[in-house]
Amino acid sequence: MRVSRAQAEANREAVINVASRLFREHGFDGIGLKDLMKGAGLTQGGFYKQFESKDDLAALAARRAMESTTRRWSSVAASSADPLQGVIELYLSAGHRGETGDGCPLVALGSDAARQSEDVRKPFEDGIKAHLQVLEELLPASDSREARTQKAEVMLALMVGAVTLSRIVTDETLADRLLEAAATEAKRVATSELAE
Amino acid sequence: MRVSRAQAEANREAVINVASRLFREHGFDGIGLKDLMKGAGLTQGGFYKQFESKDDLAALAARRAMESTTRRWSSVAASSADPLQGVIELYLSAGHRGETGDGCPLVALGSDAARQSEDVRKPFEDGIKAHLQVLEELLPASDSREARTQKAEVMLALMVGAVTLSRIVTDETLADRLLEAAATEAKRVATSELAE
DNA sequence: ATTATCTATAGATCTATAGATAATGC
DNA sequence: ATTATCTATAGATCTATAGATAATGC
Repeated sequence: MRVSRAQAEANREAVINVASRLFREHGFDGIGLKDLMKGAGLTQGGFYKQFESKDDLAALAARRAMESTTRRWSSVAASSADPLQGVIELYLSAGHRGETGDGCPLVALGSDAARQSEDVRKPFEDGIKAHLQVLEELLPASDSREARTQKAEVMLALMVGAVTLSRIVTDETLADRLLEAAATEAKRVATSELAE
Repeated sequence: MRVSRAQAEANREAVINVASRLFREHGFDGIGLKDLMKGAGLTQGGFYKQFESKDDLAALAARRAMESTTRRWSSVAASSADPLQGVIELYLSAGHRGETGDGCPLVALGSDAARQSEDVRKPFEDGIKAHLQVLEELLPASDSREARTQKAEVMLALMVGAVTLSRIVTDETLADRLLEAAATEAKRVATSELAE
């Protein structure tokens, strides 16, 4: 029954990874410890030897999810001829709209997050700041620091809102149009002269 | 114990109103039938004589919430010197950020909504279309129909995203800046020449 | 000997149903 | 007589804990 320390650590990581997906798919209240552990091939009983509480796991899973999507932004940017356009098109794609469990946690859990404990909201907040940072660094250096900060905030809010709305509606035409309109606007903001 | 038909109907309406608030505050999975009924001064047992299921109430409460906020947009627009600016400033205010239970259901329940049944998502979808309609009608007639549609979509996504993000973060400076940046941009979109 | 994970269970809570109660509505 | 609401409860599920089991690590 007992496994090696290395395996135990791997199991713990597996639970966090599974949770980061299952919480995004079902919400923090929509999935129980039994299924979270089962997703990693374990049973419920071992949970409290690995984690303090469900809230503890929620915080760890939220952090892992946010860090994973921040990393994806950086890697898409690094591999795109036009980095900002690459990030915008990835985020506002039908693929991202359909991939709840692997997509941006701000969309999958945004309204849930606002109701969570400080411990769970912190990783979301850090993730928001990290996402803003990535955007700011991709914006043209000709913009002032302040302009880039503001543009990044507008772009992130616009993109999170658009994917959120597109996931709610069943009218596919509307869903596509929301993503398209947001993409056009995000690109415009990215390349515009100082708005203010 | 029995009450008049008129009172029974009033009770039903009260439960829907209470639910529209409590679901926004706690999420669909975060509040039980007992507390929903208690909020209207009733006990849990009568629930299924009034509603088919919790999902049924969720759909009714979502519709009521969406209709209430659509109505608020119209009324703010009607009473503002600059209607679009009035709507934008109301939506992107610290007050709206703090009023989860009475505020926009797209923010309070946006990511929850995407996981719900068709019956519950429908009122959200109808509400999204109604909100877009209000914005379109407030946009300058000099814009083409298509331009107004696109602008409305951008504005709604931007505003929903900004309030959602502002509710997650505990850093008040960032929360305020997100709302402020979105407001500036929303006004710019509203008054801009055709973007495309 | 220690400990990672298991089975089993406590105690609370959830949705939904059954039947009792008491006031309305005919 | 009908029926809106009540109390009570079924059966499932939830988080969390207790103690058993069996493999690791000293």
